[in-house]
Amino acid sequence: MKDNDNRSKPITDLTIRRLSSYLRTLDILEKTGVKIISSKKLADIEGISDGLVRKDLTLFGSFGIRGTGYHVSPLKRHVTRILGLDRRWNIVLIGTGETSKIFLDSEAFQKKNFQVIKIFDKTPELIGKKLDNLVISDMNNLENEIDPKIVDLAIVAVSPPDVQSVIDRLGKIGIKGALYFASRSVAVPKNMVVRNQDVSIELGTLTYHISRKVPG
Amino acid sequence: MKDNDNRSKPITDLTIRRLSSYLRTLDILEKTGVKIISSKKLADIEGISDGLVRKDLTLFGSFGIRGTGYHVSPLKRHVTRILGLDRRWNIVLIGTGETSKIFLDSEAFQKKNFQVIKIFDKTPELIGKKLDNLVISDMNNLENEIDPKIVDLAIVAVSPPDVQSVIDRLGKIGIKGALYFASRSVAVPKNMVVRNQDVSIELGTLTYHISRKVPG
DNA sequence: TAGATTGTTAATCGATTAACAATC
DNA sequence: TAGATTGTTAATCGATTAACAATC
Repeated sequence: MKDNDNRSKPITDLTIRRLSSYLRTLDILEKTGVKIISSKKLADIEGISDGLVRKDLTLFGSFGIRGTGYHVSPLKRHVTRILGLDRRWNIVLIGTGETSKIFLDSEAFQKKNFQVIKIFDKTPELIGKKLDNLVISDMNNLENEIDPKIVDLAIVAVSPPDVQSVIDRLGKIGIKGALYFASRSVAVPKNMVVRNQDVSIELGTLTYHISRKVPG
Repeated sequence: MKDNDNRSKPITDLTIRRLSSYLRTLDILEKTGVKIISSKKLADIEGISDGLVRKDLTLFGSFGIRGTGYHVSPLKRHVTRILGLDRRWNIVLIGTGETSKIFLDSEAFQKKNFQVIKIFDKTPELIGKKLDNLVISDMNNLENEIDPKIVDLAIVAVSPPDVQSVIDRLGKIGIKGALYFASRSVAVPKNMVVRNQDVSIELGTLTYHISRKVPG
């Protein structure tokens, strides 16, 4: 069966995050030589119900074989395509701190067709220096040096006070998406998708739950 | 009014994550000299509805003043306490890669009473060396060197294939919580809270949404 | 007091699960 | 064929919003 069109279907970020998680699992399964997997087995790995796995997948098409399960490699290709990861993504990196460096040599970057094509920093001493074979540009020239027709995503690794203005400027020149790490909220410009990854949020959920578990 | 007891109340991670987010906002507001904030203003900063802010907070008590709003500092203290962040947390760090280093000098660590008290690695050449004033211990000795009465949380910064066994061993010795960064799912041991922070999941949501926005 | 904003309930909306017919 | 597992619908469960009385 062809992919379903997904007009007016309720596809939320919860689904998309799970699909991303299925993808990393499928990747491991494929590498381990697993050819076929049932929704039940995949669900067990993910720690969710089998029905939810099937529900997520059928929002985008019928990828399974009744009585058998899902072929790992084709399913991986389908999910890759659904997430838009079947093409190259051009990235700009803003800020050159430790976070950026992790990014540059992270697995996510290497294997997913993410290509850093420009790096910016505001520190005068760093501008002109090289990082990852790219000359660091002046953050003041963001607007001149970023072409939204070429750049797809921005990784914003600047300090909390600088995040909002950077996001605003990126939005203004037409960059569609950004991921930032600072521990703060930001107002999201129209037509932009912004995500935040903040370790303090995760730590907060851990400390909350552990505090309750061990009363006293 | 006293805090509500929260037996049999439906407090989920969605609420806890928002509370963590409120906390970082309150922290900034306090530093900026804001004394009082309404649920509406806080909600606007967070990008959610004012009713939801009030709902989240009233699950734990009545912290506001009708007609006025919430005093920033007291509310910050309340949320800090709700999340269990009003005490010191002893952490072990497992793995000494780039990710760990970020952690060690991250803001989340400094300001939140998180104290790294032990560091482990499996690489023979690193064992005995120092990192952040702590001697790196042999990962093989995890069981002998970690006292679950002293250690509250583990930061697991090891490679994907090693994550599961490390988590399992931590669970077995009675560590209550762990945060790991590898791009994979793990089976969570009984009585343990485990969180994963994986940049590839965030990137997946970004690429998905941007792919849809710009059809073609 | 009048205006503002909380705390809270009921209504709505959305997500997950249960269950099973379809079918490999 | 019999057994297994998908795809899908209806039922349930949970989260958010709307709305307003309480009250500062």
